[in-house]
Amino acid sequence: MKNKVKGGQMLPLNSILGGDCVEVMNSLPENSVDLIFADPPYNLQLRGDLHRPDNSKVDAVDDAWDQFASFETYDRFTRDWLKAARRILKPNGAIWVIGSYHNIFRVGAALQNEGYWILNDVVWRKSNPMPNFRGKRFTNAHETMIWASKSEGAKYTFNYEALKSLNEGVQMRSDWVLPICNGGEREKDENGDKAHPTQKPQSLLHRILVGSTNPGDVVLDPFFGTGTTGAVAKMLGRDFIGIEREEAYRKVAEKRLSRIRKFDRETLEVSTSKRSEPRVPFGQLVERGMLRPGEELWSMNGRHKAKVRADGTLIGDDIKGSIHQVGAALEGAPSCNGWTYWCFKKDGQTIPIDLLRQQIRAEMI
Amino acid sequence: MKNKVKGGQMLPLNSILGGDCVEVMNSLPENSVDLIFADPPYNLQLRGDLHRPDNSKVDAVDDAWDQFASFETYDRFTRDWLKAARRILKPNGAIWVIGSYHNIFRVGAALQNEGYWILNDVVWRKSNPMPNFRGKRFTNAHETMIWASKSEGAKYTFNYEALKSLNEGVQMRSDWVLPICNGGEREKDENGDKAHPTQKPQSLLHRILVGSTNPGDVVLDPFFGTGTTGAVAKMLGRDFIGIEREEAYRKVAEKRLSRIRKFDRETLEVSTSKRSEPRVPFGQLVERGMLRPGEELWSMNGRHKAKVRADGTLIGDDIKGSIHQVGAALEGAPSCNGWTYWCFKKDGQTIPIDLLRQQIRAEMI
DNA sequence: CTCTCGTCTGAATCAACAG
DNA sequence: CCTGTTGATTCAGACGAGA
Repeated sequence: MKNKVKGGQMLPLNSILGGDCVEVMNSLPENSVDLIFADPPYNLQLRGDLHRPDNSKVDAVDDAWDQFASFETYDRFTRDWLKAARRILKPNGAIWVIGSYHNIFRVGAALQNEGYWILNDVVWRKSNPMPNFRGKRFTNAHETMIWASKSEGAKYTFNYEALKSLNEGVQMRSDWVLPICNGGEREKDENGDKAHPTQKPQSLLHRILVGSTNPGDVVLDPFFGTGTTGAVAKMLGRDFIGIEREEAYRKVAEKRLSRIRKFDRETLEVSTSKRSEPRVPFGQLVERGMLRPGEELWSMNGRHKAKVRADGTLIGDDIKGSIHQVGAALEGAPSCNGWTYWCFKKDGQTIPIDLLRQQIRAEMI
Repeated sequence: MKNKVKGGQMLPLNSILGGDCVEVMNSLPENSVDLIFADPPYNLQLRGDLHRPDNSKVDAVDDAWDQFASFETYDRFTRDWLKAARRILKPNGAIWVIGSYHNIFRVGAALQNEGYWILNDVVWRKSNPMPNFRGKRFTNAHETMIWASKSEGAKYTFNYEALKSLNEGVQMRSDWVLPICNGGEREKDENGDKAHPTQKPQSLLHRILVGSTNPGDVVLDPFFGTGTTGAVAKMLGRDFIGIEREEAYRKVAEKRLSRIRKFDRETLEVSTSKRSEPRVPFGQLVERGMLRPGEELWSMNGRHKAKVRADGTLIGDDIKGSIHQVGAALEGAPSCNGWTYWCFKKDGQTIPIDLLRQQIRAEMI
C-alpha cells in the first residue's frame, strides 16, 4: 500500500477498503481525490424467473445488495453516497456514475440536487446485449453514464486529443460502442462461475480514465466489485482507492490486481476493431421518407412489382415479407438480395434501392 | 375537425389547441388518449453565446419558453404536466418523453414518482450531430427518450413484429440511429429561417407510432411545436390532438398538416405476431381426422415419442396430458410449446404438427 | 492446423387467458 | 381476486468438440 499525506491525513492508495462506502469515504480527507467512478446498485426490482426460448434460465441479478424497499429508500441511499463522494473530491475533480433506466434518472436528479454540474451523459451501446426474450420491449442494448464536475465552472480534466486519437481522428461522441465483459476477461470464482453479476468491461474504464484523468491522479471507486476500476487505473499508471462491502468480491479483486502490470507505453495502443460496412435495415428508407408506404417497387428485370408497407415489408400478389423474401418468392429462387433486385421510379428513371442505402451509409461515417 | 364522443365529453380530434397544456389537458375527458408524445422544454441553462471555429455564431435555444428559475420550478412544471397527461391517458395507454441530460433525469424521476412504469429508455443516436466546438466535452450526439406505461402491469401496445421488420428481421434495440431534422423537412417561417429551434425528425415519430400505436388510435402531443407528431400520425392513419401555446408555431403546424396525405390502408397494415392469431385446440386435429387416435408423434429432436388419444391428449411412458405438458415432462423443462415440439411421420418425412394448425387457421380466414 | 457446428450466456423491472 | 393451462419468444460472441 502506497500512502499519500493530505492535510495531515493519510490517503490509502492502491488498496481495497472494506465496509460501508459512506462511512469509509467520510473517514478520508476532504478535497483529496481526482476522479470517482461509481457503479451503484441499479435497484432492478425483478419479479419472477425468466427463461430463454430454449427453456434455459436466465441467471438474474437477485443479490441482496440490489434490494431496496422503495424509491424513497433508494433516493436516500443515493443522496448519502453522492454527498460523501462530493466532500472528498478535489474542487476540480469529477465523477462518473453508470446506471440503467431503473435508477439512472434518480441518480442524475440527485447529482444535480447535490450541486454537481453535469458535463455529458454518455451512452454505452452494447455490441452484444442480451435480447428481450419475450418480445415485449426493445432489446435493452445500452446503459447510461453521467459525467459531472464537482460544481459549475470547475476546471475538470478532459484529454480531448487523446480521445480524438482513440476515435480515429474525429471528436469523441457521447455514444460509445463497446462489447460487454465476457470470455477470459470475466472474473471467475473458485467454482468457475462468474464472480460478480455485473462486472464492467475494461474498455469502458480505459476510455473514461484516459479521457478524464492524468497519470498519477487518484481514482476512487466506492462500489469496487471485482475491481475493474483498479485494474485499469493500475495499467494506466493512476492510483486507485477501492471500497467494497463484500469480502468475496474483495478477495477476487485483490487476486486480479496482483496479476495486473502497468502498461508499457507502446501497449497502450488499443487494438482497433476492423469496421465492416454498417447494416442498414430497409425499414429505415421508409422511416426516413426516402420511400413512401404505398410506393411501388419494380424488379430489376421489370417483370414484377410490389408495394412498400409502413413497417418496411413489401406486399406483392399473394406474398408479404422482406425485400429479400418477396424477391425470392417472385423469382422462385431460394434466396434473393433485395437491395440489388428492387428499383423505384423517379422522374421516369428506374433506380435501384441500393442507391438509397449508400446515401444512408455515407451519412453514418 | 373530427370529434369523438367519450363519456359525454367531446374529443377534439385532428386539431391544434391553443393555451397552456396543463389547462387544456385538464379540460379533456379522462382515460381517452392512447398515446402521448411529449417534447417538453429542456431547460438548457445556456450561459452566453457560442461561436464556431470560423467565428460564426451558433443559433442557440434562448427562447423564453425554455427559461426556468430553478430546478424546483422545472420540477413543479414537470410534475404538473405529467399528472395532467396521466389523467387523460387510457389505462393501457403509454407515454414517450424526449429530453437531454439537462432535463431528462428530472423528467424520468418525476415519471416514476407519478406512478408511470418505465418500459425502456431509448437513445436517439444522431448520425449528424453538431460537434462540440470548444473541445471541452464529448460531442453531444444523442438524446434520450423514455417510454412508460400508465402503471405497472398495464397492457401497453407494442408491435413487436412490425419493429422487427423495420430492423431487417432482428428485434429492435434501445438505440436508434437516425439523422437530425434538416433540409426540406425542416419547417421555415416567412423569413425562410427555421420555424422552431428543436424540430424533431419524422423518422423518429414514424418508429414510435408504428411501434406503440395501432391505426385509429388517438395520439396527443402537449408541446406540439411545428407538429411533427401530428404530421406522422396523419400519414399513418392515427388521430392526433396537438396543444401549443405559441400562435406562430400553431400557424406553421396548421399549414404543414394541410399538406400531409394519409398512406393507403393496405400499406398501413403491419406484420403481426402469432399471438394475435386465433387459438386452435390440439383436439381439433384429431376430430378432423388430421391425426388418428393411436398415431405416434415424435419429439423434434427424435429422442421421445408419444401416442395420440381420442380426446386430444397424449400418452407417453408413464405420462399423460396435453401436448405441452407431455413435452415439458419429457424434456424436464419448466414449459414446452407442444405445437413446435411434436412431429408426425408421413411418407417417411417428419412434419411438425404446427403445419396442421396453420392449415386450420388458413381455413378460418 | 483449420473449419464447422452445437452449446452456453449476458444489470431483465419480459404473458395471456379461461375458469 | 387467484390458479392452472396454453403457448410465444433470442442475438452476438466465446468456447469446445469433432471433422
